[in-house]
Amino acid sequence: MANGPSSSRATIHDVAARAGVSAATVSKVLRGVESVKPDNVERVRQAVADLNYRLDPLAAGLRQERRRIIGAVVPDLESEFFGAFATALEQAAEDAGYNVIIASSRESEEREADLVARMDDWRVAGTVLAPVRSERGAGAETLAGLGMTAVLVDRVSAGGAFDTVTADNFEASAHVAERLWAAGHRHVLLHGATTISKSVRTRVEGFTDRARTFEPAMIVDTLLSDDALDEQRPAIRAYLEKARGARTATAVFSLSQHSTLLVLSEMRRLGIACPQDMALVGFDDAEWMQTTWPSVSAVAQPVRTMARKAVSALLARVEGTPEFTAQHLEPCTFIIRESFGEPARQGAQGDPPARRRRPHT
Amino acid sequence: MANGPSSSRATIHDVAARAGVSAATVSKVLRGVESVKPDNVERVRQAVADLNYRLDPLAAGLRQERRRIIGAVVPDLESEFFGAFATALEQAAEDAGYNVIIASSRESEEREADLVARMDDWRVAGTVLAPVRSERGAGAETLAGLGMTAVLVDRVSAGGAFDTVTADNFEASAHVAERLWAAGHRHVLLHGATTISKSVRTRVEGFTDRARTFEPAMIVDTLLSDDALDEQRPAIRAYLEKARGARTATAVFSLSQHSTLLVLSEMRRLGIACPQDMALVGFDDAEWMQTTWPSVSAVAQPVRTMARKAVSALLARVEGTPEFTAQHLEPCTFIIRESFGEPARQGAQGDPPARRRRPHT
DNA sequence: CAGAAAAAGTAAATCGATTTATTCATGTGA
DNA sequence: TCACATGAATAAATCGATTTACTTTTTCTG
Repeated sequence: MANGPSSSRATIHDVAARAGVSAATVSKVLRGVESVKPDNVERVRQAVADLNYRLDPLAAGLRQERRRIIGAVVPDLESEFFGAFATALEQAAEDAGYNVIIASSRESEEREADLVARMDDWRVAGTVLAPVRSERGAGAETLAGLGMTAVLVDRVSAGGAFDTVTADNFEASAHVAERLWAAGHRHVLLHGATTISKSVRTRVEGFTDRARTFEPAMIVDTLLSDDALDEQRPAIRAYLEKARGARTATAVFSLSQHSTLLVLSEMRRLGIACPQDMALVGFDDAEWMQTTWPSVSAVAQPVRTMARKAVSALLARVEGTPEFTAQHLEPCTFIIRESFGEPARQGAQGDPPARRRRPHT
Repeated sequence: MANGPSSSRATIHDVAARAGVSAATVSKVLRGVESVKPDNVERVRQAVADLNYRLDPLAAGLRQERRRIIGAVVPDLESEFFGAFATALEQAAEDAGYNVIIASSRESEEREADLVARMDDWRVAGTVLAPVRSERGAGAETLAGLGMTAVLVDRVSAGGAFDTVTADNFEASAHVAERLWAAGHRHVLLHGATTISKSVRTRVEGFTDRARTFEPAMIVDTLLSDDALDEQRPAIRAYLEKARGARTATAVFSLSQHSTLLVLSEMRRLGIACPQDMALVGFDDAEWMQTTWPSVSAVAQPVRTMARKAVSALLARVEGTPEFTAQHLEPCTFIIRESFGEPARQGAQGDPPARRRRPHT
């Protein structure tokens, strides 16, 4: 019951025999090569249908230098962001006639390097790597060492040896600074749940950079840690407790989804009213953020666009060799929800909270 | 810059030449076959290291009947549940020395069948299918038609032609009914965002089945729909509005994560106090449920266990042929959070709300 | 120590496609 | 009509491993 019904599958030779042509001709028809007489094309088609023939993509790839496979390595598959990214990547690659092999490095650089090498073993045509750390991490190093064709995505900064696709973390964060300033916030806490991620670092830079341009300069506290999530709670709690009613931050900009979850839960635990006592804006939107209380204002990244661009940049390199590396910076969207409000303690002067999306570039 | 450094990779013949043995011997060493003299093993090892040789898994698999690949088809990759499932699956398979190819059917049965056939093209050793619908869906049909080795997971019921691994949806839902009853709820609404999923149907059955055993029988309303998520809001709103203060349900049991999100957001929009006016329990736990207000009580599924069992059941079938199909039912965990409370309108008699996990079997 | 049995090693076939080099018609121009 | 280009088809080589069938070497046994 678990074994094949008609023993073994038909091969290209079976098809050739039935169509009365050679295997080479069948191969041509299968790959849509022009130089086959219409008559023969038709007979091959018929034989394929009769025998229920399906090409073995692995055998097909063996002879070719590069196989029609794209490798994808992402830091995790459990987050909405990379889940959506992987889905979009799969779709884009299939549209181009490629298969995708998705693997999760589980936030381990060592595993990342191993997976990249494994992709090379599979002789993939190209690899999309969303590194754990940055374009200098173990995975990228392996890519370079093996001379692989690749595109780096998400936690990278422009300018390296590879094509890159990233959300415009810098500008989006700067925009958040502006919006908070306009809403009357003069003192903001930046919280990040990791420091190794290049994106998180860029977000800090974008925010502080813009914060410095205000008159008077916005005060920016930062609370960055690489500890396990639960171990970060005390520090957040301590900060928020100190902040209560005192002359400190009136808003938090959380630099990742996990960070947002952490900050929000500690606010609720301490009974801090959001946004009255403390506003909250998160980087990276998630479905649940619409439903929390308060609903969370967040920067949404253009995941699908990024995935599409990654594939097209990769294929451009696979199918030809562009002279220069391309660096794609995709604009984000700022979503205003309840947690984005004016500070109660100081005069307000910004936009009133509202529910809408607006691109900011 | 994008091309290989040392032209082409070493093949098994290069290794053989350098070690002064035949390719067959190298192959034996690589696969850990015993009958090779220690001396030769050592020389092969050395040659492999010297040449930086890595085996091509595709070429290796070509000659074999079944390749060391496991195919996995899941309905989506964007949800926490299947993301975690895919991750755990990958881990378990790799521990057994198999590669995994993950693909998302994007909740389409047509695509599901196509992906299954594609897995067969890849000559996978076995396939783990988490169907869109059930064990009778298009994917399972294709699996059977092609005589593939497979294990069905999640949205299936026991008893079909394939091995299955599922959460014990029936018992877990019955347990929720019991807990709600014990807490004083006499009238509950079941909300599901889809009807085609076998799991959701089983959850309804488990709940209503147990609800009938109470004295007097618990009143169970159901609101099931296959509409797009946003189109379901009006119906929920209408129900909740009617329920307000009136003699209707005092609790909602939402049958999926999406459903929970939907119900919770409509409750908040209408200003319904949870759990005082209306308690909420969801099936399928998510990280964000800790952070909402109120935090959401939920049934947590043992994802990792399910993934591990799926792989071991599959490999048992790949590497031998068990006589009977095995049906695994994994117990769930009921997590009590704020949204699980006693009804305000009637006398209470159950457990006080508390934060803890307890297995229920 | 011869001879048989067991162990170790290898040349060659194989897997299922693609690609190359070659053959075989057919058409064209001088 | 011959030489030559062109178009279509194919036999055979190839990709990089595994597996088979056979040979050689080693180890026992009487």
